[in-house]
Amino acid sequence: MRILIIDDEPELRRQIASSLRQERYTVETAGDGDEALERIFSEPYDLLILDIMLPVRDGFAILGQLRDEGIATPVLMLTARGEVENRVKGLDLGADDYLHKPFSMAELLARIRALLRRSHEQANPSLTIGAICLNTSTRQVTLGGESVSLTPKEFSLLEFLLYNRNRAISRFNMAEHVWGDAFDPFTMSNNIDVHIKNLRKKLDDQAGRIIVTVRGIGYMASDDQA
Amino acid sequence: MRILIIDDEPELRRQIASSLRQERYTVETAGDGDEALERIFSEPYDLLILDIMLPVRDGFAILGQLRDEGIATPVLMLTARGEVENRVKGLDLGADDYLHKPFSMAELLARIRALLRRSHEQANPSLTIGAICLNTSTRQVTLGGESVSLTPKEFSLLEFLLYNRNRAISRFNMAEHVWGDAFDPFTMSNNIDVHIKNLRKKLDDQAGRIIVTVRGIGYMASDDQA
DNA sequence: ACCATTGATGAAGAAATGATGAACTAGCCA
DNA sequence: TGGCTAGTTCATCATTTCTTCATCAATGGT
Repeated sequence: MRILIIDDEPELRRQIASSLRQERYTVETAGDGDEALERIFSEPYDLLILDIMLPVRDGFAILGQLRDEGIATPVLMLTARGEVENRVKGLDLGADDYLHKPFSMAELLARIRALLRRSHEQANPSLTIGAICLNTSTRQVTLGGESVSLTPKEFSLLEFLLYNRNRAISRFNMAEHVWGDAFDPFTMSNNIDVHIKNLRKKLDDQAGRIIVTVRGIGYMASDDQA
Repeated sequence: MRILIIDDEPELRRQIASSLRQERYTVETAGDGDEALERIFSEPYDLLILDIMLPVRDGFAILGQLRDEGIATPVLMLTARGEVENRVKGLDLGADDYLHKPFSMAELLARIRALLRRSHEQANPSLTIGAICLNTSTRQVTLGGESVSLTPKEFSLLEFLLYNRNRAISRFNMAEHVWGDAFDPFTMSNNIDVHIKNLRKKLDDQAGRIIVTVRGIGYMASDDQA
C-alpha cells in the first residue's frame, strides 16, 4: 500500500511516515504541492494525506487539479480545528475524509484503514512497477499489457518484493515470507537466486533494473527508472 | 444509477449531489416531501437519500407513504445525532440504512455503494459468464440457452466461483463455502478437482477457459475471452 | 592487478501438482 | 432388493515446478 504524505512541516511528516511504516505501508512524502503533483503523476498511490495549509499552492488547489485530471486516488485531508467552511469546500472538491489537527495516530490509522478498505473493495488490488502490473486477486502479471505466466514461487517472490518496493530485502526475509513454515535456512542452496534469475528472464528485466541486486544483502524492487 | 436527494437545506443538497455526480451517479434533488413524492411516482430511482427533518411533511411521513404504495426503493435516512428513538421508528417503516449528521462524504458513499449492491443482488439473481448463465433463485444453469443439469455440489461450486469471478479461489476457500459445516480439510482428497473436472465436462469448458486452473492455489472463473 | 567473495546461469534430477478414469459408498425410490 | 444418482476416494499419468549443483562472471578490497 503506497501512501503519499503532503505537508510542509518536516517533523509532522516524519512522525506520520514513521507510524505508517511500522504498519507496513510504503510511505513517501512531499513538502509542497509541486513536488506532490510531480510524484502523483509519475506513479500511482493508494492514498494521499493532504494538509490544507501549504505554502504557495494550498491543499485545495492540489486536490482540485488532481480531480480535474481524473485522478481518483482517495484523499484524507488534514485541517486545523474550526475551519468549518474549509470542510465544505473540500467536500465539493472530492476529498474523501477529514481529520482535524491535532489528532491521535490511532485515529489517523483507523481512518486510513477505512479509506483503503473502501477504495479497494471496488478497484482490484494490483501492484505496479514500471511496465509490470501484478494483480494479487487474479494472480496475473502483465508486462506492458502482455500477460506473463509465473509459477507460484515466482509470483509470491515478486509480490513480496513489490510490496516492499525500494527496500532491500534479505534472502532470509524472502525465504521466511515466501517459503513460510517449512524453510530450512541452511539447506536452501541458492534457490532464491535461481528464482530471481527466472523472474528477470520472464519480466525481460535485462539489466536488473527492476529487481536490483543488493550485494551482500539480497534483492530490491526498484521503481527508479535509471 | 439514479439517486434522489430529499433535503430542505440547499447547500447540503448541492454538496451531496456534487460528490455523487463525481462518482458518476445520476442525481436529482427535492427540497420538500411533495416535490419528492411527485418525482418518485413519475420515474423510478435506485436509491433515495432522505432527511428526517423536513418542513411540512417529515421524512417518516414520506417513507411511510412510499411503502404503503408498494414502492420498495432502498432508502438511506439522514438523522441528527442522538435521535435514537427516530432510528427505531424509521426501521419499522422500512428504511434501509442510517447516517448521522454530520457525516463524511466517504462514509456516505460507502453506504450508498453497499445499499445499491444489496438491492441489485436480489433484483438480479443470475450470474453469467461467457455463454453460461446461472440463476441463483431457480438454480438453473444454461449454456448458450440450452439447459444444463448440475448436481447440487456442482451448482454451489460454480455459483461460488462466479460470485468471485476473476479472483483466484483456493481449494480451502471453496471447501469452506461449498461444504460449509462439516468439511475436514485433510480428508478431502482431490474431491474438488473431480467436481471441477465434471463441471468442465458439462459446461463444455474444453480448454479450461472459463474455469481456469490457478496452479498452486485453486481455480478461478474468468471472463477473459482469451 | 589480484584474490576472495558473492551472484548469475544452465542443466538435470527430484518433487509436487493437477487431470482423469474408475471403483466404491451411501442414500433414495420403485 | 435392485437400480439409480451423487459424492467421495484412489491410483496413475503427464506436466509443471522446485531444488541442487557445477561452473562462470562480476564485484570490492587491498
